[in-house]
Amino acid sequence: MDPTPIYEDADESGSLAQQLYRALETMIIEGQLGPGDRINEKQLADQRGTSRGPVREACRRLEEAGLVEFKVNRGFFVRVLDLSDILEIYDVRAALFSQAGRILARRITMAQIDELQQLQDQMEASIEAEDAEKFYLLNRQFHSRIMRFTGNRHLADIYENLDRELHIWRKRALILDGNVRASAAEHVQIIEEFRNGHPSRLARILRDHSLAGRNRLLRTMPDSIADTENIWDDD
Amino acid sequence: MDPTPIYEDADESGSLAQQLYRALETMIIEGQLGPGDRINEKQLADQRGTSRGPVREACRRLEEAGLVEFKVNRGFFVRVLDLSDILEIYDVRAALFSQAGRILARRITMAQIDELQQLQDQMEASIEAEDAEKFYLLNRQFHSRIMRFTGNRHLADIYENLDRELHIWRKRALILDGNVRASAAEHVQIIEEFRNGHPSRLARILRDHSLAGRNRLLRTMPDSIADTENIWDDD
DNA sequence: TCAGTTTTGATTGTTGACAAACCGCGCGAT
DNA sequence: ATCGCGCGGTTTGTCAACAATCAAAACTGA
Repeated sequence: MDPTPIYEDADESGSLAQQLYRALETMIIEGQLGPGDRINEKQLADQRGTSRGPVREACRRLEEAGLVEFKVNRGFFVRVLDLSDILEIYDVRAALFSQAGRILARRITMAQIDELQQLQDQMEASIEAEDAEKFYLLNRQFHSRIMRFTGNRHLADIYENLDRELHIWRKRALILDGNVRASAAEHVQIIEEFRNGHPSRLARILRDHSLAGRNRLLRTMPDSIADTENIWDDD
Repeated sequence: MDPTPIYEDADESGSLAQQLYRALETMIIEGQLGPGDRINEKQLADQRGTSRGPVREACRRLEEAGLVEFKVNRGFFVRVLDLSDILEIYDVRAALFSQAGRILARRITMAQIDELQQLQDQMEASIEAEDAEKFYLLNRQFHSRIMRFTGNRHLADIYENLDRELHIWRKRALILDGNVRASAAEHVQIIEEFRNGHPSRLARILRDHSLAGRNRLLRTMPDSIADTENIWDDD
Protein backbone atom coordinates (compact mmCIF):
# COMPACT_ATOMS: atom_id res chain seq x y z
CA MET A 1 0.00 0.00 0.00
CA ASP A 2 2.49 2.56 1.13
CA PRO A 3 5.75 2.02 -0.71
CA THR A 4 7.65 4.59 1.29
CA PRO A 5 9.81 3.38 4.15
CA ILE A 6 8.18 3.31 7.56
CA TYR A 7 10.51 5.85 9.06
CA GLU A 8 13.07 8.26 7.75
CA ASP A 9 16.39 7.31 9.22
CA ALA A 10 18.41 10.21 10.54
CA ASP A 11 20.29 10.84 7.30
CA GLU A 12 19.85 7.91 5.03
CA SER A 13 17.86 9.90 2.53
CA GLY A 14 18.26 8.73 -0.99
CA SER A 15 21.56 9.21 -2.69
CA LEU A 16 24.95 8.96 -1.10
CA ALA A 17 25.74 12.40 -2.49
CA GLN A 18 22.95 13.84 -0.36
CA GLN A 19 24.24 12.11 2.77
CA LEU A 20 27.77 13.27 2.07
CA TYR A 21 26.55 16.78 1.47
CA ARG A 22 25.01 16.88 4.92
CA ALA A 23 27.99 15.16 6.50
CA LEU A 24 30.44 17.64 5.00
CA GLU A 25 28.18 20.53 5.85
CA THR A 26 28.16 19.62 9.52
CA MET A 27 31.88 18.82 9.50
CA ILE A 28 32.54 22.32 8.23
CA ILE A 29 30.01 23.94 10.52
CA GLU A 30 31.09 22.02 13.59
CA GLY A 31 34.68 22.93 12.86
CA GLN A 32 36.09 19.46 12.27
CA LEU A 33 37.08 20.91 8.92
CA GLY A 34 38.62 24.33 9.37
CA PRO A 35 38.89 27.13 6.82
CA GLY A 36 41.53 26.36 4.23
CA ASP A 37 41.58 22.63 4.90
CA ARG A 38 41.61 20.39 1.88
CA ILE A 39 38.93 17.75 1.50
CA ASN A 40 40.63 14.47 0.75
CA GLU A 41 38.25 12.67 -1.56
CA LYS A 42 39.67 9.20 -1.15
CA GLN A 43 40.02 9.42 2.59
CA LEU A 44 36.52 10.73 3.06
CA ALA A 45 35.13 8.12 0.69
CA ASP A 46 36.81 5.28 2.59
CA GLN A 47 35.73 6.78 5.89
CA ARG A 48 32.09 6.72 4.81
CA GLY A 49 32.38 3.48 2.91
CA THR A 50 31.62 4.89 -0.51
CA SER A 51 33.54 5.68 -3.64
CA ARG A 52 34.79 9.08 -4.74
CA GLY A 53 31.98 9.77 -7.18
CA PRO A 54 29.35 10.77 -4.64
CA VAL A 55 31.97 12.68 -2.66
CA ARG A 56 32.74 14.85 -5.64
CA GLU A 57 29.06 15.44 -6.35
CA ALA A 58 28.54 16.60 -2.79
CA CYS A 59 31.54 18.88 -3.04
CA ARG A 60 30.21 20.43 -6.23
CA ARG A 61 27.06 21.42 -4.43
CA LEU A 62 29.02 22.85 -1.53
CA GLU A 63 31.10 24.74 -4.04
CA GLU A 64 28.03 26.38 -5.53
CA ALA A 65 26.74 27.07 -2.03
CA GLY A 66 29.96 28.92 -1.26
CA LEU A 67 31.12 26.73 1.60
CA VAL A 68 33.92 25.20 -0.39
CA GLU A 69 36.37 26.36 -3.01
CA PHE A 70 37.59 24.33 -5.93
CA LYS A 71 41.03 24.47 -7.51
CA VAL A 72 41.75 22.49 -10.65
CA ASN A 73 43.99 19.52 -10.03
CA ARG A 74 44.21 20.51 -6.38
CA GLY A 75 40.79 19.60 -5.07
CA PHE A 76 38.20 21.14 -2.80
CA PHE A 77 39.12 23.44 0.07
CA VAL A 78 36.99 24.76 2.89
CA ARG A 79 36.33 28.38 2.05
CA VAL A 80 38.09 31.00 4.11
CA LEU A 81 36.23 34.22 4.76
CA ASP A 82 38.04 37.45 5.43
CA LEU A 83 36.63 40.53 7.08
CA SER A 84 35.37 42.06 3.86
CA ASP A 85 33.35 38.92 3.15
CA ILE A 86 31.75 39.20 6.55
CA LEU A 87 30.81 42.81 6.00
CA GLU A 88 29.42 42.01 2.56
CA ILE A 89 27.27 39.24 3.90
CA TYR A 90 25.96 41.38 6.72
CA ASP A 91 24.93 44.04 4.25
CA VAL A 92 22.95 41.57 2.19
CA ARG A 93 21.54 40.04 5.33
CA ALA A 94 20.29 43.40 6.49
CA ALA A 95 18.59 43.97 3.15
CA LEU A 96 16.86 40.62 3.40
CA PHE A 97 15.63 41.35 6.91
CA SER A 98 14.34 44.68 5.81
CA GLN A 99 12.31 43.00 3.12
CA ALA A 100 11.15 40.33 5.55
CA GLY A 101 9.82 43.06 7.78
CA ARG A 102 7.78 44.57 4.96
CA ILE A 103 6.28 41.22 4.11
CA LEU A 104 5.57 40.15 7.66
CA ALA A 105 3.90 43.38 8.70
CA ARG A 106 0.95 42.14 6.69
CA ARG A 107 1.00 38.41 7.01
CA ILE A 108 2.49 37.36 10.31
CA THR A 109 0.01 35.47 12.48
CA MET A 110 -0.60 35.53 16.20
CA ALA A 111 0.63 31.95 16.47
CA GLN A 112 3.87 32.92 14.79
CA ILE A 113 4.37 35.87 17.08
CA ASP A 114 3.80 33.54 20.00
CA GLU A 115 6.45 31.20 18.66
CA LEU A 116 8.92 34.06 18.50
CA GLN A 117 7.97 35.11 22.01
CA GLN A 118 8.63 31.59 23.25
CA LEU A 119 12.05 31.58 21.65
CA GLN A 120 12.70 34.94 23.22
CA ASP A 121 11.69 33.63 26.64
CA GLN A 122 14.05 30.71 26.26
CA MET A 123 16.81 33.06 25.20
CA GLU A 124 16.37 35.15 28.30
CA ALA A 125 16.43 32.02 30.40
CA SER A 126 19.66 30.92 28.77
CA ILE A 127 21.16 34.32 29.49
CA GLU A 128 20.29 33.92 33.16
CA ALA A 129 21.75 30.41 33.08
CA GLU A 130 24.81 31.80 31.33
CA ASP A 131 24.46 29.15 28.66
CA ALA A 132 26.08 30.85 25.70
CA GLU A 133 25.81 27.81 23.47
CA LYS A 134 22.08 27.61 23.93
CA PHE A 135 21.55 31.32 23.49
CA TYR A 136 23.45 31.25 20.25
CA LEU A 137 21.38 28.36 18.93
CA LEU A 138 18.10 29.97 19.89
CA ASN A 139 19.18 33.26 18.44
CA ARG A 140 19.87 31.69 15.07
CA GLN A 141 16.54 29.94 15.20
CA PHE A 142 14.75 33.17 16.05
CA HIS A 143 16.02 34.83 12.92
CA SER A 144 15.57 31.77 10.78
CA ARG A 145 11.95 31.47 11.84
CA ILE A 146 11.27 35.07 10.97
CA MET A 147 12.59 34.44 7.48
CA ARG A 148 10.49 31.31 7.06
CA PHE A 149 7.38 33.10 8.29
CA THR A 150 7.55 35.36 5.24
CA GLY A 151 6.45 32.39 3.16
CA ASN A 152 9.03 33.45 0.60
CA ARG A 153 11.15 30.38 0.09
CA HIS A 154 13.77 32.10 -2.00
CA LEU A 155 14.20 34.73 0.66
CA ALA A 156 14.51 32.18 3.44
CA ASP A 157 16.85 29.93 1.48
CA ILE A 158 19.19 32.74 0.55
CA TYR A 159 19.18 33.91 4.13
CA GLU A 160 20.03 30.51 5.50
CA ASN A 161 22.83 30.11 3.01
CA LEU A 162 24.35 33.38 4.14
CA ASP A 163 23.78 32.55 7.76
CA ARG A 164 25.59 29.28 7.32
CA GLU A 165 28.58 31.08 5.87
CA LEU A 166 28.61 33.55 8.72
CA HIS A 167 28.20 30.79 11.26
CA ILE A 168 31.65 29.43 10.50
CA TRP A 169 33.00 32.74 11.66
CA ARG A 170 30.66 33.67 14.41
CA LYS A 171 31.08 30.56 16.41
CA ARG A 172 34.58 31.67 17.29
CA ALA A 173 33.34 34.73 19.05
CA LEU A 174 30.82 32.98 21.20
CA ILE A 175 30.90 34.88 24.40
CA LEU A 176 28.12 35.74 26.74
CA ASP A 177 28.56 39.37 27.57
CA GLY A 178 26.65 42.61 27.39
CA ASN A 179 26.14 42.01 23.72
CA VAL A 180 23.61 39.27 24.14
CA ARG A 181 21.58 41.39 26.52
CA ALA A 182 21.50 44.20 23.99
CA SER A 183 20.49 41.72 21.32
CA ALA A 184 17.73 40.32 23.49
CA ALA A 185 16.45 43.81 24.19
CA GLU A 186 16.14 44.41 20.47
CA HIS A 187 14.16 41.22 20.08
CA VAL A 188 11.61 42.51 22.53
CA GLN A 189 11.27 45.60 20.41
CA ILE A 190 10.94 43.52 17.26
CA ILE A 191 8.19 41.36 18.67
CA GLU A 192 6.40 44.44 19.87
CA GLU A 193 6.56 45.92 16.41
CA PHE A 194 5.30 42.71 14.84
CA ARG A 195 2.14 43.24 16.86
CA ASN A 196 1.75 46.75 15.48
CA GLY A 197 2.46 45.81 11.90
CA HIS A 198 3.80 48.98 10.30
CA PRO A 199 5.67 47.82 7.18
CA SER A 200 8.28 50.53 6.90
CA ARG A 201 8.91 50.72 10.63
CA LEU A 202 9.27 46.97 10.82
CA ALA A 203 11.60 47.01 7.85
CA ARG A 204 13.73 49.62 9.50
CA ILE A 205 13.82 47.97 12.89
CA LEU A 206 14.86 44.61 11.47
CA ARG A 207 17.48 46.24 9.29
CA ASP A 208 18.88 48.04 12.29
CA HIS A 209 18.92 44.86 14.32
CA SER A 210 20.95 43.17 11.63
CA LEU A 211 23.33 46.09 11.48
CA ALA A 212 23.69 46.07 15.24
CA GLY A 213 24.57 42.40 15.05
CA ARG A 214 27.26 43.22 12.56
CA ASN A 215 28.74 45.86 14.79
CA ARG A 216 28.59 43.58 17.79
CA LEU A 217 30.54 40.96 15.88
CA LEU A 218 33.09 43.51 14.76
CA ARG A 219 33.62 44.62 18.31
CA THR A 220 34.51 41.09 19.42
CA MET A 221 37.21 40.84 16.81
CA PRO A 222 40.89 40.71 17.82
CA ASP A 223 42.31 43.98 16.52
CA SER A 224 38.98 45.43 15.71
CA ILE A 225 39.28 47.47 12.59
CA ALA A 226 37.55 50.42 14.13
CA ASP A 227 35.50 52.88 12.17
CA THR A 228 34.65 50.80 9.18
CA GLU A 229 32.64 52.89 6.84
CA ASN A 230 29.09 52.87 7.99
CA ILE A 231 26.93 52.51 4.96
CA TRP A 232 23.81 52.82 6.94
CA ASP A 233 23.58 56.43 7.85
CA ASP A 234 20.71 57.73 5.85
CA ASP A 235 20.87 61.08 4.12
CA MET B 1 59.09 27.95 -21.14
CA ASP B 2 55.49 28.90 -20.84
CA PRO B 3 53.55 25.86 -19.75
CA THR B 4 50.17 27.47 -20.26
CA PRO B 5 48.41 26.88 -23.56
CA ILE B 6 48.96 29.46 -26.26
CA TYR B 7 45.34 30.47 -26.44
CA GLU B 8 42.29 29.90 -24.31
CA ASP B 9 39.78 28.04 -26.36
CA ALA B 10 36.29 29.41 -26.09
CA ASP B 11 35.31 27.27 -23.12
CA GLU B 12 38.03 24.77 -22.50
CA SER B 13 38.68 26.04 -19.01
CA GLY B 14 39.94 23.41 -16.68
CA SER B 15 37.69 20.58 -15.75
CA LEU B 16 35.06 18.98 -17.92
CA ALA B 17 32.54 19.62 -15.17
CA GLN B 18 33.11 23.34 -15.58
CA GLN B 19 32.61 23.18 -19.33
CA LEU B 20 29.49 21.13 -18.92
CA TYR B 21 28.17 23.51 -16.31
CA ARG B 22 28.44 26.38 -18.77
CA ALA B 23 27.07 24.33 -21.62
CA LEU B 24 24.03 23.24 -19.64
CA GLU B 25 23.53 26.75 -18.31
CA THR B 26 23.32 28.20 -21.80
CA MET B 27 21.20 25.29 -23.05
CA ILE B 28 18.70 26.08 -20.32
CA ILE B 29 18.91 29.82 -20.76
CA GLU B 30 18.72 29.69 -24.54
CA GLY B 31 15.71 27.43 -24.26
CA GLN B 32 17.12 24.33 -25.93
CA LEU B 33 16.22 22.69 -22.64
CA GLY B 34 12.75 23.73 -21.57
CA PRO B 35 11.29 23.72 -18.07
CA GLY B 36 10.48 20.20 -16.95
CA ASP B 37 12.77 18.51 -19.45
CA ARG B 38 14.90 15.72 -18.14
CA ILE B 39 18.65 15.85 -18.61
CA ASN B 40 19.75 12.56 -20.10
CA GLU B 41 23.17 11.96 -18.60
CA LYS B 42 24.37 9.36 -21.06
CA GLN B 43 23.12 11.20 -24.10
CA LEU B 44 24.66 14.49 -23.02
CA ALA B 45 27.92 12.76 -22.12
CA ASP B 46 28.17 11.11 -25.55
CA GLN B 47 27.20 14.35 -27.23
CA ARG B 48 30.08 16.18 -25.56
CA GLY B 49 32.47 13.26 -25.76
CA THR B 50 32.84 12.72 -22.03
CA SER B 51 31.63 10.25 -19.48
CA ARG B 52 28.75 10.67 -17.08
CA GLY B 53 30.84 11.62 -14.08
CA PRO B 54 31.51 15.23 -15.04
CA VAL B 55 27.92 15.57 -16.27
CA ARG B 56 26.62 14.69 -12.86
CA GLU B 57 29.02 17.05 -11.15
CA ALA B 58 27.83 19.88 -13.36
CA CYS B 59 24.22 19.00 -12.63
CA ARG B 60 24.88 19.06 -8.90
CA ARG B 61 26.08 22.63 -9.16
CA LEU B 62 23.07 23.59 -11.24
CA GLU B 63 20.91 21.92 -8.63
CA GLU B 64 22.35 24.06 -5.87
CA ALA B 65 22.02 27.11 -8.11
CA GLY B 66 18.33 26.37 -8.49
CA LEU B 67 18.29 25.91 -12.24
CA VAL B 68 17.75 22.20 -12.03
CA GLU B 69 15.83 19.83 -9.82
CA PHE B 70 16.96 16.41 -8.75
CA LYS B 71 14.76 13.38 -8.13
CA VAL B 72 16.27 10.21 -6.74
CA ASN B 73 16.48 7.45 -9.30
CA ARG B 74 14.82 9.74 -11.83
CA GLY B 75 17.58 12.18 -12.65
CA PHE B 76 17.91 15.91 -13.14
CA PHE B 77 15.07 18.05 -14.50
CA VAL B 78 15.10 21.63 -15.65
CA ARG B 79 13.36 23.58 -12.92
CA VAL B 80 9.90 24.90 -13.64
CA LEU B 81 8.96 28.20 -12.06
CA ASP B 82 5.38 29.07 -11.31
CA LEU B 83 3.95 32.50 -10.71
CA SER B 84 4.58 32.44 -6.99
CA ASP B 85 8.26 31.75 -7.61
CA ILE B 86 8.44 34.77 -9.87
CA LEU B 87 6.85 37.00 -7.29
CA GLU B 88 9.14 35.67 -4.60
CA ILE B 89 12.21 36.35 -6.66
CA TYR B 90 11.08 39.84 -7.53
CA ASP B 91 10.61 40.63 -3.86
CA VAL B 92 14.13 39.55 -3.04
CA ARG B 93 15.43 41.34 -6.10
CA ALA B 94 13.81 44.56 -4.95
CA ALA B 95 15.41 44.20 -1.55
CA LEU B 96 18.81 43.74 -3.12
CA PHE B 97 18.38 46.80 -5.32
CA SER B 98 17.35 48.82 -2.35
CA GLN B 99 20.53 47.86 -0.59
CA ALA B 100 22.58 48.52 -3.73
CA GLY B 101 21.18 52.02 -3.78
CA ARG B 102 22.27 52.67 -0.22
CA ILE B 103 25.78 51.47 -0.94
CA LEU B 104 26.17 53.25 -4.24
CA ALA B 105 24.95 56.60 -2.98
CA ARG B 106 28.34 56.84 -1.30
CA ARG B 107 30.71 55.01 -3.55
CA ILE B 108 29.59 55.22 -7.17
CA THR B 109 32.11 57.02 -9.37
CA MET B 110 31.63 59.43 -12.23
CA ALA B 111 33.08 56.88 -14.64
CA GLN B 112 30.53 54.34 -13.50
CA ILE B 113 27.68 56.77 -13.91
CA ASP B 114 28.95 57.48 -17.41
CA GLU B 115 28.93 53.77 -18.17
CA LEU B 116 25.32 53.54 -17.08
CA GLN B 117 24.48 56.60 -19.16
CA GLN B 118 26.05 54.96 -22.20
CA LEU B 119 24.01 51.82 -21.68
CA GLN B 120 20.95 54.00 -21.33
CA ASP B 121 21.73 55.81 -24.59
CA GLN B 122 22.07 52.50 -26.38
CA MET B 123 18.81 51.32 -24.89
CA GLU B 124 17.01 54.36 -26.20
CA ALA B 125 18.56 53.79 -29.61
CA SER B 126 17.37 50.20 -29.60
CA ILE B 127 13.88 51.36 -28.72
CA GLU B 128 13.88 53.67 -31.73
CA ALA B 129 15.20 50.83 -33.87
CA GLU B 130 12.50 48.61 -32.39
CA ASP B 131 15.15 46.03 -31.54
CA ALA B 132 13.55 44.26 -28.59
CA GLU B 133 16.27 41.66 -28.33
CA LYS B 134 18.95 44.28 -27.96
CA PHE B 135 16.99 46.35 -25.51
CA TYR B 136 16.43 43.33 -23.35
CA LEU B 137 20.13 42.49 -23.34
CA LEU B 138 21.18 46.03 -22.51
CA ASN B 139 18.56 46.26 -19.83
CA ARG B 140 19.89 43.20 -18.07
CA GLN B 141 23.40 44.56 -18.34
CA PHE B 142 22.32 47.90 -16.91
CA HIS B 143 21.05 46.26 -13.76
CA SER B 144 23.90 43.83 -13.54
CA ARG B 145 26.44 46.63 -13.73
CA ILE B 146 24.71 48.52 -10.94
CA MET B 147 25.01 45.47 -8.73
CA ARG B 148 28.69 45.00 -9.58
CA PHE B 149 29.41 48.66 -8.90
CA THR B 150 28.49 48.11 -5.27
CA GLY B 151 31.73 46.18 -4.89
CA ASN B 152 29.79 43.67 -2.83
CA ARG B 153 30.44 40.37 -4.54
CA HIS B 154 27.92 38.43 -2.51
CA LEU B 155 25.25 40.94 -3.39
CA ALA B 156 26.08 40.86 -7.08
CA ASP B 157 26.37 37.09 -7.21
CA ILE B 158 23.07 36.51 -5.50
CA TYR B 159 21.45 39.04 -7.80
CA GLU B 160 22.80 37.40 -10.91
CA ASN B 161 21.65 34.00 -9.73
CA LEU B 162 18.14 35.32 -9.27
CA ASP B 163 18.26 37.17 -12.55
CA ARG B 164 19.25 33.99 -14.33
CA GLU B 165 16.25 32.20 -12.88
CA LEU B 166 13.95 34.99 -13.92
CA HIS B 167 15.47 35.13 -17.36
CA ILE B 168 14.10 31.72 -18.24
CA TRP B 169 10.67 33.19 -17.75
CA ARG B 170 11.07 36.70 -18.96
CA LYS B 171 12.38 35.83 -22.35
CA ARG B 172 8.92 34.58 -23.27
CA ALA B 173 7.36 37.95 -22.76
CA LEU B 174 9.81 39.84 -24.88
CA ILE B 175 7.74 42.50 -26.49
CA LEU B 176 8.59 46.04 -27.31
CA ASP B 177 5.67 48.13 -26.17
CA GLY B 178 4.95 50.99 -23.87
CA ASN B 179 6.58 49.06 -21.08
CA VAL B 180 10.08 49.53 -22.31
CA ARG B 181 9.57 53.26 -22.63
CA ALA B 182 8.36 53.44 -19.07
CA SER B 183 11.33 51.39 -17.98
CA ALA B 184 13.73 53.65 -19.86
CA ALA B 185 12.16 56.70 -18.28
CA GLU B 186 12.84 55.25 -14.86
CA HIS B 187 16.46 54.67 -15.78
CA VAL B 188 16.85 58.35 -16.50
CA GLN B 189 15.53 59.08 -13.06
CA ILE B 190 17.87 56.54 -11.52
CA ILE B 191 20.94 57.97 -13.18
CA GLU B 192 19.89 61.43 -12.12
CA GLU B 193 19.59 60.26 -8.55
CA PHE B 194 22.99 58.58 -8.67
CA ARG B 195 24.40 62.02 -9.32
CA ASN B 196 22.67 63.39 -6.23
CA GLY B 197 23.62 60.53 -3.98
CA HIS B 198 20.93 60.46 -1.29
CA PRO B 199 21.10 56.96 0.21
CA SER B 200 17.51 56.50 1.28
CA ARG B 201 16.06 58.18 -1.82
CA LEU B 202 18.26 56.05 -4.05
CA ALA B 203 17.28 52.96 -2.14
CA ARG B 204 13.64 53.77 -2.59
CA ILE B 205 13.88 54.65 -6.25
CA LEU B 206 15.70 51.43 -7.12
CA ARG B 207 13.27 49.40 -5.08
CA ASP B 208 10.38 51.00 -6.88
CA HIS B 209 11.99 50.38 -10.25
CA SER B 210 12.31 46.71 -9.41
CA LEU B 211 8.71 46.57 -8.28
CA ALA B 212 7.58 48.33 -11.43
CA GLY B 213 9.44 45.73 -13.44
CA ARG B 214 7.56 43.03 -11.61
CA ASN B 215 4.24 44.64 -12.36
CA ARG B 216 5.18 45.11 -15.98
CA LEU B 217 5.97 41.43 -16.27
CA LEU B 218 2.72 40.49 -14.58
CA ARG B 219 0.77 42.61 -17.01
CA THR B 220 2.21 40.75 -20.00
CA MET B 221 1.06 37.44 -18.64
CA PRO B 222 -1.72 35.48 -20.34
CA ASP B 223 -4.55 35.57 -17.83
CA SER B 224 -2.95 38.11 -15.64
CA ILE B 225 -3.85 37.33 -12.10
CA ALA B 226 -4.95 40.83 -11.37
CA ASP B 227 -4.69 42.42 -7.97
CA THR B 228 -1.99 40.31 -6.47
CA GLU B 229 -1.39 41.49 -3.00
CA ASN B 230 0.87 44.49 -3.16
CA ILE B 231 3.36 44.13 -0.41
CA TRP B 232 4.88 47.45 -1.13
CA ASP B 233 2.42 49.96 0.13
CA ASP B 234 4.11 51.47 3.11
CA ASP B 235 2.20 52.19 6.28
C1' DT C 1 75.77 24.46 2.10
C1' DC C 2 72.60 25.44 -1.39
C1' DA C 3 70.16 26.06 -5.80
C1' DG C 4 68.29 23.47 -9.17
C1' DT C 5 66.66 19.01 -10.84
C1' DT C 6 64.79 14.32 -10.61
C1' DT C 7 62.23 10.99 -8.49
C1' DT C 8 58.42 9.33 -6.03
C1' DG C 9 54.31 8.83 -3.47
C1' DA C 10 49.93 10.77 -3.07
C1' DT C 11 45.83 12.91 -5.03
C1' DT C 12 42.83 14.38 -8.50
C1' DG C 13 40.48 13.71 -13.38
C1' DT C 14 38.02 10.71 -16.02
C1' DT C 15 36.37 6.60 -17.63
C1' DG C 16 33.76 2.18 -18.63
C1' DA C 17 31.35 -1.41 -16.36
C1' DC C 18 27.93 -3.41 -13.54
C1' DA C 19 23.89 -3.37 -10.31
C1' DA C 20 19.48 -1.34 -9.14
C1' DA C 21 15.46 1.27 -10.22
C1' DC C 22 12.14 2.95 -13.32
C1' DC C 23 8.82 3.25 -17.27
C1' DG C 24 6.10 1.81 -20.98
C1' DC C 25 4.15 -2.11 -23.31
C1' DG C 26 1.58 -6.15 -23.93
C1' DC C 27 -0.96 -9.89 -22.05
C1' DG C 28 -4.50 -12.04 -19.61
C1' DA C 29 -8.31 -12.17 -16.24
C1' DT C 30 -12.54 -10.16 -15.00
C1' DA D 1 -13.09 -2.35 -22.25
C1' DT D 2 -10.49 -2.00 -18.02
C1' DC D 3 -7.47 -3.12 -14.57
C1' DG D 4 -3.46 -5.55 -12.75
C1' DC D 5 0.89 -7.67 -13.61
C1' DG D 6 5.16 -9.03 -15.35
C1' DC D 7 8.76 -8.23 -18.64
C1' DG D 8 12.45 -5.91 -21.21
C1' DG D 9 14.78 -1.90 -22.56
C1' DT D 10 16.37 2.40 -20.74
C1' DT D 11 18.36 5.29 -17.33
C1' DT D 12 20.33 6.23 -12.98
C1' DG D 13 23.55 4.87 -8.77
C1' DT D 14 27.82 3.45 -7.62
C1' DC D 15 32.17 1.62 -8.06
C1' DA D 16 37.08 0.37 -9.01
C1' DA D 17 40.74 1.15 -12.12
C1' DC D 18 43.77 3.89 -14.87
C1' DA D 19 45.91 8.28 -16.54
C1' DA D 20 47.37 12.96 -15.49
C1' DT D 21 49.00 16.09 -12.21
C1' DC D 22 50.98 17.86 -8.15
C1' DA D 23 53.90 18.55 -3.93
C1' DA D 24 57.51 17.29 -1.34
C1' DA D 25 61.48 14.30 -0.57
C1' DA D 26 65.85 12.73 -2.49
C1' DC D 27 69.54 13.72 -5.23
C1' DT D 28 73.29 16.13 -7.75
C1' DG D 29 76.92 19.22 -8.79
C1' DA D 30 79.00 23.10 -7.79
